[in-house]
Amino acid sequence: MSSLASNISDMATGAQTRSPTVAGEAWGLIHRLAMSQKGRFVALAHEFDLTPMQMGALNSLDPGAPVPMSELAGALHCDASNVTGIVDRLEARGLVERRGAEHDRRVRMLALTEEGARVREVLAARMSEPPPALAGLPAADQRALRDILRRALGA
Amino acid sequence: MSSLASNISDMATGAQTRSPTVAGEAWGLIHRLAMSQKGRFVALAHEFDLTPMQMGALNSLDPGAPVPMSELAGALHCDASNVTGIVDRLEARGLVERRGAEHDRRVRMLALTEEGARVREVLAARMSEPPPALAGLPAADQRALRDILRRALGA
DNA sequence: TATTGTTATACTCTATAACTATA
DNA sequence: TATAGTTATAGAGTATAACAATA
Repeated sequence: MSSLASNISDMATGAQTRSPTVAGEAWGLIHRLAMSQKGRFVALAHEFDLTPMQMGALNSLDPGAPVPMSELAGALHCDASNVTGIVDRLEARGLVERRGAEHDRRVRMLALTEEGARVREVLAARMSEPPPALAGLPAADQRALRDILRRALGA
Repeated sequence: MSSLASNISDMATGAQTRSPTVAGEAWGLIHRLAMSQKGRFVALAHEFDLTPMQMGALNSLDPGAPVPMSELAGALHCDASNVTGIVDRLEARGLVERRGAEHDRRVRMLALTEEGARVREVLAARMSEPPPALAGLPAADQRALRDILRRALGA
């Protein structure tokens, strides 16, 4: 199983797959680009005294309509029991409110407070700033990239 | 500050920026694509009884040459004090070894064991599988995407 | 004096399981 | 019985600060 020797790409980067397909190579580059921005996102959360998860929660909430806890758990890819604590801390800071639901008294709806909505807006603006690697591309490349990604994601 | 109304894109997705530039929109799509794979990566780590951080550590180590703890801390975007515990657990499972450095007795070099290298190889292969959104693109789109990303990242 | 890695501390995230109050 | 959310628990990640050994 270890007899399939690494190819040149492996040796050059130390973190690539062997004989990648075209889509596989594109995915590897996308993953690298996204990971390269992790530090920026962590620093952004820190700047607002939020943990990355708390920032993700604010980002996942809808400024227009309350959202059930269970939906937030899904958006954050974590267990419902974790959401309790994450929301507790956001609520203690006055960024989020728990409300009752209309037709099922078991579910709790999460709504952003006014300040929560403001913070979310600033965070969203900062997160959406493209990394230099993309901002520095020629305009034609930027458009082609956007169009291909729109097709890929059905956006 | 909240008087700048959301645009149509905002209302459609609930998580976009206002009047995004072309590069900004491309970045938003890339970020969405990467985030959509988070669950897959967590499940992959779980499948090997690793935490996501432990999987990241294995992935960041060089199968060919030992790496200092400090370099791993940098690759994982975390404090050096965290690396101690992460490496402790990997070493306890026989996936990583601590060795002394040649010319500075303060630094500890991290080397993959044979099993660690095997696990790392399997993980790398699985992580590099492109998501369906990319695999389903026409071949011409895949090539164009790869070529633009190569230019962006200087790869 | 400065640096590498460790330890100590405190807090957050994480999953599992047991519990409640509804349905 | 089943579901939404909470609580309890234990393990892991996180940053800060203090420390030992070495440079």
